[in-house]
Amino acid sequence: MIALVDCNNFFASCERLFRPDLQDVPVLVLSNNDGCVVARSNEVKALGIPMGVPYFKVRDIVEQHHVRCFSSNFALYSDMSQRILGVLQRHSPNLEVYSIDEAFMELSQLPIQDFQGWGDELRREVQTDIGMPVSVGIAPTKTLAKLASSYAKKHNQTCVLDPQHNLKEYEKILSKTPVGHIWGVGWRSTPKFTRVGVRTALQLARTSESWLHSQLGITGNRMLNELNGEVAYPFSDLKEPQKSIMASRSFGHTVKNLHELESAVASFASQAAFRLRGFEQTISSFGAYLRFRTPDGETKGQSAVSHFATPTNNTPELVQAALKLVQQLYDPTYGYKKAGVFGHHLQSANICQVDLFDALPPQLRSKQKLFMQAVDSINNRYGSETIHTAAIDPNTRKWHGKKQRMSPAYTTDWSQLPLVHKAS
DNA sequence: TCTGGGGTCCTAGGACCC
DNA sequence: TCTGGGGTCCTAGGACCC
Repeated sequence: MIALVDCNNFFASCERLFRPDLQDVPVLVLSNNDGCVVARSNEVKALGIPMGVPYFKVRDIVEQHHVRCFSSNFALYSDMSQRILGVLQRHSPNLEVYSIDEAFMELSQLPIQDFQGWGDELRREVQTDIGMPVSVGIAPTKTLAKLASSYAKKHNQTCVLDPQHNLKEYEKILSKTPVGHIWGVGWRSTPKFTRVGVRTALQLARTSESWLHSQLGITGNRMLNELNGEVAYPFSDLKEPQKSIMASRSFGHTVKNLHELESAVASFASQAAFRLRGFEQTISSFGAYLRFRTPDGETKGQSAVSHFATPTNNTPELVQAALKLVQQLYDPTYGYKKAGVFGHHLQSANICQVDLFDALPPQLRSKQKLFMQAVDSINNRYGSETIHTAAIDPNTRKWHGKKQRMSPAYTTDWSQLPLVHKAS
């Protein structure tokens, strides 16, 4: 059996951890740039504010009901995520971290008699130790475990879903789950199903393999198996290396000036390079992306890619490449809204096919590597961009997104520790 | 006026090979 | 006038996830 442990309203719950006064009031968290709603407490859900809605569309209702809004505070959320994983690890070493607020646990090695009791005990423990409310769903496949945990969330207790041992309960729960709530059924396919009368998860689980294949391709076959208790997505606690990387931001204000655009993109390229070094990967194809409004009011995107004969994760090299691409794409009549860099074909930094005609001699490459190590350790200690490429102009901050409602980094910055008592 | 930032997998179609 | 059959690799775009 596989358990899915899923934090309830994760970002909103994190904001509450150090603010007991927010316990029973509506709390919502905004995306970067304070653009749209990415997390909602139950009170906010009850107000009918949907997930992903642009903030300005719900501002009235937010003000009317005194909803507390926060900019997203990833320093806090990541740290809380790590702490929760620590608790889960005490129960099972077989952990597959699925996202910042979810993890699968493989249970077949554990001597568990009563799954429901086990799950409820785990929930109590995370609540007591961290203060985070979580839901637990337990089932023979990941798809069913996801389904169980979303059912568990509504009923405030662990949900065990097993067609082999309790068909009645399985049918009851699947028949109450709308087809669009199934893992892998998105807003595009939902209408395809409801149009032909397939409205619930149970109805989907009873369709034929050939029909579901005609609708979703091979994904359909897997979904059907998983819904019927046969594993198509095996549990795996091995972390596969990433295949692509991306660093991008929407701008706080429209940017027209090339210098500013370059500064932003140089910063994204540096970020990407830093992350690549973190997981010991290099990249051979690297691109830049710009999103803009044309003089006739149309919003469009454009991108360009360059290639490296010798794969790299060297900041100056990536910054230089990105700048060239931006200069290539730039049009002074456009108003730029967003920019980013991306890379594909990541490969291990330790196994590297060198280019026979590399412009840089190998000694210089290894010197560069040491140099980047030094820069990283300084930035890790004193804050990112303590040392940065000169292409990043600290005076052009216009592109920085809005973050007007950020809570303190309570647990990751000495200067922002929560204040318990202020001596007078 | 104001709409995030990461990722994954699958498929179709084009270019190419013999 | 007639124009095969079997592959591979790459890319762009779509759909999905959190």
